Amino acid sequence: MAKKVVVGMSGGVDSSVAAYLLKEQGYDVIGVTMQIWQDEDRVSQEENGGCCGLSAVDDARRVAQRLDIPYYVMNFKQEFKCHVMDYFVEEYLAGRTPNPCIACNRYVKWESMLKRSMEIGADYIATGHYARIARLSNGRYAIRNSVTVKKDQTYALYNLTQHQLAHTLMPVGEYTKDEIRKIADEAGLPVAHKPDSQEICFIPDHDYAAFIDREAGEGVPKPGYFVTKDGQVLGQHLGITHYTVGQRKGLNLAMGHPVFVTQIRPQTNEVVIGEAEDVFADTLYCNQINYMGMEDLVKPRTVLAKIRYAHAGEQCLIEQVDKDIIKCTFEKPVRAITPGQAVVFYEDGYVLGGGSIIDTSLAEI
RNA sequence: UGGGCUAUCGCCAAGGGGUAAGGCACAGGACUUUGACUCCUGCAUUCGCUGGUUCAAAUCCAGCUAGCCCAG
Repeated sequence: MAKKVVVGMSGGVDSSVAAYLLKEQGYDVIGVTMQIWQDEDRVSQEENGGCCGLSAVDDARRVAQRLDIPYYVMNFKQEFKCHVMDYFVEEYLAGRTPNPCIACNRYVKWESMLKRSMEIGADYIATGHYARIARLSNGRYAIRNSVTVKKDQTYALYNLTQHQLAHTLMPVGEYTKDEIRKIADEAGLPVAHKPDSQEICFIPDHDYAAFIDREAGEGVPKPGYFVTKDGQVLGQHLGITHYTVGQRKGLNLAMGHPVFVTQIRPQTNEVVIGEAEDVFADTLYCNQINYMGMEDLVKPRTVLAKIRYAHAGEQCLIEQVDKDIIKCTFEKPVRAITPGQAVVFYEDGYVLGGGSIIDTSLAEI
């Protein structure tokens, strides 16, 4: 009997082709769209494709019809609110910069969707990510780089568990974006030319600071001062939630040359400003470690580390310095190490694991 | 109140008789399943005000106004 797989369909090209490919491969495919933040009456508006766009359900349903597979909508609004939106707001309030996509993947797309899928008898869940899953010689599962460097999405998947990986298929990772669009075209999928997704899906107007204001209300940090690292006041900022490390635009600081945010100090409500070179550092500490390709880190090893999505990566030495704290020392300074962002470790194109960046030093915690 | 200096885009700043550089900031776009970075484009019909000289003035002259620095 064919293995049963639930495909998370966003209505975009990638997940539509994923469903198509799996069906071609002989799986018993079920299409599912996650309802995560949209209001029901707005679901079919706009043409904002990809990951979690507003037109998700309509397009996904059309594709499912075309492929002649069963199609359902699963409601994960509770989970999404709790693990993604609330997390997002709390991190900003604490002066950190969250990555909601990573949280969404781990806790919603996988944890919740996999659980519910298995409850209805599925063996796997599948997505349209540009990544592959491999089983290493040590028996562990690991996310592996997509065949395209151009469209690699492994960074956002570093936080998945072994159990989740063991029950996941990512057929799209074997192709390039162009090939995927071609396949969609040839299969007659009605979404072949939808634009890629972008920005934070639950903040369609892109104004994430205003979103935090609405969510947190009285709890939102008040305006404060821009200062140099020596304490000289340069001007007033709108509240620390408006800024992130490495940021240049929106500071409204006419210093004659570009200046950048080098640090956010929630304790004093200050945003520290410095020169372009001040935002480079060669050390970071991270916690909330997820071990993927490697089972643990008993002795230091050299790996490739990415500190943000689309980062090319930099060689670094990683060593465990405390329970659940890893220190990374980069061979060359990297730009804008940002608390709250993830650092992901790679070796030979496989994700070894990763963590959440604490800071460039442990001095202040 | 005498004497001197300075007034050019939101900030800094070129230009010293021939028809307003540049940087920063800002805006829009590209890129992007996070925030950023980066890249592209745009951004003074006008040079504190009023007159004058000249074919032609931000540039020369006069007066006025404002600010700054000395003196008292």
